Amino acid sequence: MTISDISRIRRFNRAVTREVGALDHSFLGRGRPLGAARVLNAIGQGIDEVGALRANLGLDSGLLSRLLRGLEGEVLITLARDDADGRRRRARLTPAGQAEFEAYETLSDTRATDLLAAHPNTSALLTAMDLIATTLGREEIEIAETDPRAEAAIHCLEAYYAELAARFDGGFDVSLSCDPEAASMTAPRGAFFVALSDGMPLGCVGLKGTDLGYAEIKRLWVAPSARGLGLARKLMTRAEAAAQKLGITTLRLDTNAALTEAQAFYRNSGWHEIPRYNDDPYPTHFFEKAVAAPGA
Amino acid sequence: MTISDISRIRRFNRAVTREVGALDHSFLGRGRPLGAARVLNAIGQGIDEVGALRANLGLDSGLLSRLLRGLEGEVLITLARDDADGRRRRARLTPAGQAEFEAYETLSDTRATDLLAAHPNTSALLTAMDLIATTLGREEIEIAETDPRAEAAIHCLEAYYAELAARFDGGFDVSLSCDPEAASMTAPRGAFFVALSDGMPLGCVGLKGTDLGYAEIKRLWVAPSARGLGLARKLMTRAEAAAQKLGITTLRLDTNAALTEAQAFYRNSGWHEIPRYNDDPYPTHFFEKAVAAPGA
DNA sequence: ATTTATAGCTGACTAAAGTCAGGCAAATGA
DNA sequence: TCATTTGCCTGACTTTAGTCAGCTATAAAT
Repeated sequence: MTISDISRIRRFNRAVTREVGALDHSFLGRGRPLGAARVLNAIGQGIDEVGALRANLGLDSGLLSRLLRGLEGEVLITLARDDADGRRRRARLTPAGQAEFEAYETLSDTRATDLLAAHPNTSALLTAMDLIATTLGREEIEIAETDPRAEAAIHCLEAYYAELAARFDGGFDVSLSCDPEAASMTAPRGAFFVALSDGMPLGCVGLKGTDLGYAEIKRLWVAPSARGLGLARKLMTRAEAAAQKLGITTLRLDTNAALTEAQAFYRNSGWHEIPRYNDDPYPTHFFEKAVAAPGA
Repeated sequence: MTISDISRIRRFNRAVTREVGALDHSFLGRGRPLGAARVLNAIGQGIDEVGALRANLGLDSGLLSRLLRGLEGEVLITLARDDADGRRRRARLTPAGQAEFEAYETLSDTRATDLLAAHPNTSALLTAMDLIATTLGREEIEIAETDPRAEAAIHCLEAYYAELAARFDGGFDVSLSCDPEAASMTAPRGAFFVALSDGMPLGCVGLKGTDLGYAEIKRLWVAPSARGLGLARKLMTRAEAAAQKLGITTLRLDTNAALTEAQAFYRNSGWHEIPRYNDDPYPTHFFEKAVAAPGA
């Protein structure tokens, strides 16, 4: 092969290094050094505690302090002591600071829009970006408990339904399926989890409580860009731990033969096949797993 | 849609900004400031003229001069006057400089290898990187005349044959086709061009001279990651200009019905269909175009 | 043979980033 | 309650990056 894998990655590195440099340069156009701009942006993103800013930007305490003083001097931010802990201080944007923050946002968005317009196949470009961002950020994927009606959860569920529709021979219509009520997947009856990578939902799983002596695992899904990173297992582990806490001892789930990789996953993570236990038209295979008691 | 296109791009930006920062940081681990490391790397890549370094790294003359002095002090490089132009100076790595350069290369390669290992679908990751690097670098794609036996040309041709094999119903075997001899696609009989983006070949076209009163356009191909950027037209324009220079007045080409987008492209760029003019088994459609005389 | 332009260098600066020791006030823990 | 820790700050630095005017040598143009 004439073009090695590594040389392709390094070409990518050069391209994005140039791009990052160009964005930094465009930020300088607002007459503020990069350090100050970064702090302002972080505050705009909602990172308001001084300590969190320090951690997030990797700045020395003294340096950050001076940058904050500078932004205060420009009347872009105000700092106030935290009510709960008087040592801590919280930064807030003033109206002028908000305007300035938005100006930086606009610079970023304009670059992003230009990039989108540059390629005829927008969807392929975005998919490529998602894949790379997910791969680069794989260490920082967190699993958060959330309401199944929250935005991130709905995003996952819609993607999940769309995928089922594409993969099932006769399509998929949620309304024909036993769509679990949200209440059955929230405390104290059940739980719902999403995997988040820098804010983007990449996967979900629901634990649905029932009155039938078992709970069900529902809506286990991982985004295509994140498959192979072991996310399904992480989500499942979280759901099982939640079940344990709720005193649930038996878990069940159903799946369709078309989802071959899902079946393989269940079989090699402690589930065993059982007879049909519901009359949902979509599933073809049914599994059960015993959950150890909390103290065991 | 809950996740906007722009937010996806910005997540990508954050991910690569972090990655670029991490790579810079790992470079600092060799005890040399980034500026000096960059200069050393550029010299290692073969950029040896001081002026070229300045242009390439975007450095001020004075600053670069000082950085070069520093590297000379570390005995990593030597500077000697250019034989052809005594004002110019050329940098060369000493053995110690070569070793140091290679240490930086290893750092880069290790990161690249780790990244590759991080994702189960290596080929998808690389394809995504190619697409993004090409999109980001779209302004700097250059079209270079080259020998059809050169590495970049062969890379394109192999990809072209592989694509034909995949798209033609009965596959494609070069040896059954009229594979033009390299000599017919080099001066003074013809020409061969490749499109290069930061060293990666993204497309090609051959101008094949014949003794039959016309020349042929052969092997017009654009990499999937670069389609939609107008590269085919650029390549064709270059080939036509080369034909003009060689005094060729009539161009012909053949194509297969399976390549629908190619046919559309020929029709809307001045070509008209003519009867079959050869007995190659693969083509189904034949085109001709008149080239204006040089002086016209 | 001059004049002019070019390539690179040096000196003298400034701005930005980063480091580190110490200080103070609030919170925490024995 | 009092020592200790924590969170943030200030002062006093250094290093890195970057700018700019002017210098010298070579080369090119007239």
